[in-house]
Amino acid sequence: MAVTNSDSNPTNIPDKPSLDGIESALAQIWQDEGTYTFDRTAPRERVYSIDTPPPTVSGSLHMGHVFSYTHTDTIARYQRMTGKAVFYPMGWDDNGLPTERRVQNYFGVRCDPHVAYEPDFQPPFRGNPPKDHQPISISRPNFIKLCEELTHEDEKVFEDLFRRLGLSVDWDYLYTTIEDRSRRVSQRAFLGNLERGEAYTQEAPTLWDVDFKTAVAQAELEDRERPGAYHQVSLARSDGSGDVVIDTTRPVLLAACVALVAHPDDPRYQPLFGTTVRTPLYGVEVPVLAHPLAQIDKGTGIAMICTFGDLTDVIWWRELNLPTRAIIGRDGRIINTPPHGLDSAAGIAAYEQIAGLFINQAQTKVVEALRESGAMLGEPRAIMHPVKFFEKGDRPLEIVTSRQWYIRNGGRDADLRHAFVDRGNHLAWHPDHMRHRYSNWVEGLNGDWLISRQRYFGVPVPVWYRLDENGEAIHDSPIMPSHDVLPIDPSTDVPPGYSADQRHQPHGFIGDPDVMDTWATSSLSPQIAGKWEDDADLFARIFPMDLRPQAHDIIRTWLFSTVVRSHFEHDSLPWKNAALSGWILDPDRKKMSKSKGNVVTPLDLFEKFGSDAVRYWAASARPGIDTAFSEDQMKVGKKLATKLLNATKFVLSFPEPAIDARPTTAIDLAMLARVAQTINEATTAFEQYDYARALERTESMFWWFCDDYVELVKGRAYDSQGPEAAGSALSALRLALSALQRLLAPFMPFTTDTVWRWWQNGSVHTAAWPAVSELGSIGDSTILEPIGEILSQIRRSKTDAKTSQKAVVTQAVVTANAEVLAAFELGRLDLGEAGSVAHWVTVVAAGETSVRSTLAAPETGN
RNA sequence: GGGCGCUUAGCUCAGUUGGUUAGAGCUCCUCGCUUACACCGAGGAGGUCGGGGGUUCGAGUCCCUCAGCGCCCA
Repeated sequence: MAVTNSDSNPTNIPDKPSLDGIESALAQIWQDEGTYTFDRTAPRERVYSIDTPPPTVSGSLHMGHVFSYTHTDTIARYQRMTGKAVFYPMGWDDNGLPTERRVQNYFGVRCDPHVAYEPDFQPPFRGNPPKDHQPISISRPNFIKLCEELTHEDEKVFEDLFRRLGLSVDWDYLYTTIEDRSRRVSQRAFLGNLERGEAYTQEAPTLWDVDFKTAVAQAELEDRERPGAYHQVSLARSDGSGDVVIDTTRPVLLAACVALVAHPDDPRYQPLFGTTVRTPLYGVEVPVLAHPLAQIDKGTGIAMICTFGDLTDVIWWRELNLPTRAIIGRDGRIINTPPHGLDSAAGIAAYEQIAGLFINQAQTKVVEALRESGAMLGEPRAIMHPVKFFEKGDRPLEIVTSRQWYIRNGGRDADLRHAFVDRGNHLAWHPDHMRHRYSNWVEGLNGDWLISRQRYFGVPVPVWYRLDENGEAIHDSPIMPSHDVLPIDPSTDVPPGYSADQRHQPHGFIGDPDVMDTWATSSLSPQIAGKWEDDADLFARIFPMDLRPQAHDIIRTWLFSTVVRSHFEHDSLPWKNAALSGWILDPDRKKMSKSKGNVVTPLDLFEKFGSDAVRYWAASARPGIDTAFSEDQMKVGKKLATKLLNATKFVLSFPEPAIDARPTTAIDLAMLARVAQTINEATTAFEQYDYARALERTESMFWWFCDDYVELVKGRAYDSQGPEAAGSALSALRLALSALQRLLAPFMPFTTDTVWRWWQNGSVHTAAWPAVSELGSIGDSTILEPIGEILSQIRRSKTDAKTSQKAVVTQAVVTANAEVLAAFELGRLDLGEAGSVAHWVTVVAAGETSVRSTLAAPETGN
């Protein structure tokens, strides 16, 4: 990697340099030259590896992607220039619900694991099936094939956009989350968890989405404020000594009631503990119990426990050893048969009134019946209250009992939980305060990670179950495949020792019907990208990775689950650093949303301002800070790029300085001292992942260089003070230019590589990050401030006189202290030329520096 | 209810161990075609640093407190 190279060829420089269209040409050159190719022979200590977030390909790329991927790219480029072999892969997330829906709608098919695989299957449609088309059922392997076909086109578009943005990704390491390799990694890791006891299956109450008909994990929940109403219901005490009044928002669950509960310290209900009451309508006898989770000040202070109305019911049910009376089915309807314990004739008749109804309809019926029976007191009182939803769902979650797979995450084990908190403490967070989101989440876990989903598309849970003589599955000893046959699909593949015709037969087998949550695969992105399962040499060179960049809203999901998998599989953190990016906001400070219809596409902005200008806007945002979308910032970026083009052209338009020419003039050495300081500041900032500060320091230096330094030495560079003085200026200009181009390279890869190639060999992106040592001797930068002040005052006098900046100053009187005048003497000749000053007078005086300029009378005529 | 962050010029934001007169860009106004750049340059206007209190010789910066905004969690 050459630092500088005097192989300049000024004929490369166009007369009118332009930024138009540089992106596609350079992207091609980078591809051809392998500029970003990962050197897989590099030892681990020389590797910098990045666990790239794989974007969901069923959506579209928006400014949020441009924003955060640019941040990562500046880091990747900096690390590459410091000599690291940068492992920077890209992945496409084509696993999960959004892709499943797109494939269904596009091809007119539906995934059904019970259907046999057809090698030559062709879908009935490719795009726009008619509205009355009934989706045809196809096997999971066929469905995955169609997914790969459909997403392939989207992925090309994504790749083109990312290349246009100038991401320095090594595209040879591209992965997708549904491809064979990812499914293999996912299943292999799951089987490892299972063998070590970190994964287990259990029949338990589970949060359930009745529309998606799948279980949902704690991390996918969100609270939404919904209107509800308190209904006051009275329950007769079994001993006939009176009533107990409860408040409930869900009287529909009265048939599922298994107990009443109040706080143990509540004197109102202490006498009732241990007694029983009878539910209205259904006549079921239930105990009155004490539990500290009961809220004294909520409603009447006593609540009914139902199986299951909410998560607190589950805790009560578990801790108080209560029976189960489930009445809500997986389809969101009331189950047809009454629950155990509801066996009186009147109770059964009352239950038949609601059996088969949707929950809302049933609620209405129950309220009517309670009114008629007199058990309801007064009118319902409307309230707003938080209700748990699946983050992608439209109806409140219910809780049903089902068999699911879990991976331990510390939610039920304090020691393990502390181990995960500790992992988070050892991770370097950027910005640092994001670590609180992690510990906050981990410390608040109240159950293990539910990874099974009752969907058809995704990575199958890779186990089978033996069937007993009655054809019932034996769940506690699943049959596992050997690792060398992965990935498998238990819905079509046959377990070892069985034949295909034994499926569903007594003493035969069945496949696990479920797929794994997409996070169960995404949480293995380091293992997938690093080819853990089939290239151990590569994996050892890149793992644990150096950087996980991601958005802060998925700390609880993607980040945490990756830590969990790495902890179990490798007993280590998956990465050393986590960089959390902020959101893009509308100019009105709301989160940008597609629905508002005011979203500009990245491509339009690349066209309008150039990719480097868009990157400039992104890189100007502090790490982790939500940032307003701003075309103004892009304009500024474009100005910077244009300026770099012109400044380079100007510096290179001078004859090449002699080989032995070195900066000797005080001003030149002082300027180099500022360059040195900028290098140090930018380097420190990048080491702290603060790309924005690195840019700000460099940019500020660059504009000073153009506006003041170049103006000062321009005349001298034109040889006005003799060859030695010119040689000093010319060599200093080139040293500074080389450093500045490289300092800007992570931010403006297209512009910097364009100008770099005008006078250097190879790409700026494989050049060495600038070092202070390469500048040679540097001077005292403090002389620049007084010199700048004098220049500024001369300029002001001309502006005040409304005359041209090239107007001649016949005499300038500089009044300043001795120190300033000493600096002035060092810049006297250059100042004279830059300000067109014919004659200087200096006056020593304490106090502020002042310059009194006498302007030549404007020439008349001519 | 708990946690975290933010509040500095009309707008978007810097301000890193407390240290002269608080900075930049955009916008606005004035001027200038000057042989790198008019996709430019020179200059100007614009701020009680959210409110209050405290520590200190000195606070935008540290501490306390209040208010508003935002995010995460319960």
